[in-house]
Amino acid sequence: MHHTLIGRSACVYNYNVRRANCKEHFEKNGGGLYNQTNMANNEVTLETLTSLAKRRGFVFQASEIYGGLAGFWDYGPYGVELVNNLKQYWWQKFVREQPNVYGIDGAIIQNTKLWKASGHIDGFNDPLVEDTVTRKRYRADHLAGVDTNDIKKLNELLKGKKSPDGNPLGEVRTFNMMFKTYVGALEDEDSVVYLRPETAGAIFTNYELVRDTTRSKVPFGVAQIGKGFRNEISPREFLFRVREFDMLEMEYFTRPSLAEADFKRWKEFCWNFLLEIGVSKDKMVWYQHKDDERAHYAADSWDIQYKFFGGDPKELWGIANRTDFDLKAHSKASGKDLSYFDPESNERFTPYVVEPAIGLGRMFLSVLDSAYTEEKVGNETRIVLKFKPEIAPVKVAVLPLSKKPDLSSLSEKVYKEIVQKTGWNIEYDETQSIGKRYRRQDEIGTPYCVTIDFESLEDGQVTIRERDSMKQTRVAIADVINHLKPS
RNA sequence: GCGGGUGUGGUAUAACGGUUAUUAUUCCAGUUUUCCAAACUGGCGACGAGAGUUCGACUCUCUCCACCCGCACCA
Repeated sequence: MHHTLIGRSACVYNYNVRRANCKEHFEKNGGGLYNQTNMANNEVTLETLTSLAKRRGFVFQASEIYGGLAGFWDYGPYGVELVNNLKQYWWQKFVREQPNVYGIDGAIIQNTKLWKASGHIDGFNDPLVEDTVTRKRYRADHLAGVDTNDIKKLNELLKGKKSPDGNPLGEVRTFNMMFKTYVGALEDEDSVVYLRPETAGAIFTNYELVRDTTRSKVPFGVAQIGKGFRNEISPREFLFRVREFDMLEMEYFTRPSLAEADFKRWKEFCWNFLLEIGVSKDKMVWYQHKDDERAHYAADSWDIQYKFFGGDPKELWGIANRTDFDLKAHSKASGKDLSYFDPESNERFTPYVVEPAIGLGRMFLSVLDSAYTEEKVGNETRIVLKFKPEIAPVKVAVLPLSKKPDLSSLSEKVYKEIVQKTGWNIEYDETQSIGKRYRRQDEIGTPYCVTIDFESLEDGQVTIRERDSMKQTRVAIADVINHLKPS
């Protein structure tokens, strides 16, 4: 035949020789795997990605059957696998592989004093008034020329006053970014608590306990993965701006004199981490915050931005030099001295903090966006999520060529063997044609398919099909796992 | 929170104030020794929610909800 053979196994060859209609099918479809695979497109729109995410069980709208709830999303079966792999990979790199970084898992609700000391209660409770004509918003305390969050007082002070455009003002309202709830039976002012707006709080309050129990010296780091909550005014753009989200965050406590060098080191580290999990380098850029853009605690702040959906770069990973702001604030508010005595230099100082913090949803989106690929195979287009094998939600799919009982039972054995020896999330699929099943796995980014055919019953060999190259290799069943290890 | 746009099976869509709501695809079952979304047969599955107008509303009106875009917000 005149076909170019690409990674064609002996098995495939035999089939084609034996079955003429199989060959016809390939030709009708433009040659199938006999043709070169051409890159068609790897730019993806928000619409394409959201519908793929829903269609294949990565992300669903929260409470969908009740009409949803703005700013909240649920991860589906494949989404949670991907998300767990990302968390695990982050934990491996930021905690386990770092000799002086330790993990904690803090409570979501903390003593309200913590948020007062950290500046979040003042920083999050902006009293705003609206110009009733232009609809522009102003800080009520700024217009009134006072420093207070007291709504009653501000309303009195602003009575009869006009906006800078000369229009009447509306009522003063507080725009509170923190979710409020109550602890205990009584819902009064004293029982008010907040869902944490960032995870770092618990790290600062546990800073001395961690240092003590791990017998650490500065510099050392404390890392945490957990939920944070922000009552965003308008959640937007799928998972990009949401009201409940996981944060992956580390506070690296260091000497003030080393802060700049450590800051630089962790910046590099984060950048490389993203490359390792498959985020496209050509869609990543650095951005340094300007003076007026920085958070109240930060001395220097850089973002790794990502060009989501082919658009303008937006924040993906923030790395901030928080200086000694937090430890000093908590020292003052709690009355506990959080300074550190350095036995080497015989100096006492309050450590500086370098903080790399990334939202899981944004990491998830950037990985999905980077992995999304459309390729021409013959006349058809296949959608492939080219996840790195380490983070792919499904590592292997076991596919019997037909539903015949003897093939099924052998395939189930292979399935059990792989899942029990590796602990991977793998899948078994015997419905519809083999080509369709390859497409299904391509679409969720499974790096390997193991196909069991009728010859496997005789020679004890199976076919391993690779996602990216579509290459097929024939190997002995006993040897399969060795061929599946992420290269 | 303001302004604009959009809501029909899982996904993508068509039409209409009036029979059983169109089509494709996905999905499921079956046939086929089925290796890259083959074919054939059969099947499940939808008008975002609530009010109102009307003999009758997926269609018209109102309210709400969600999503997208622009502002504002993003400590």
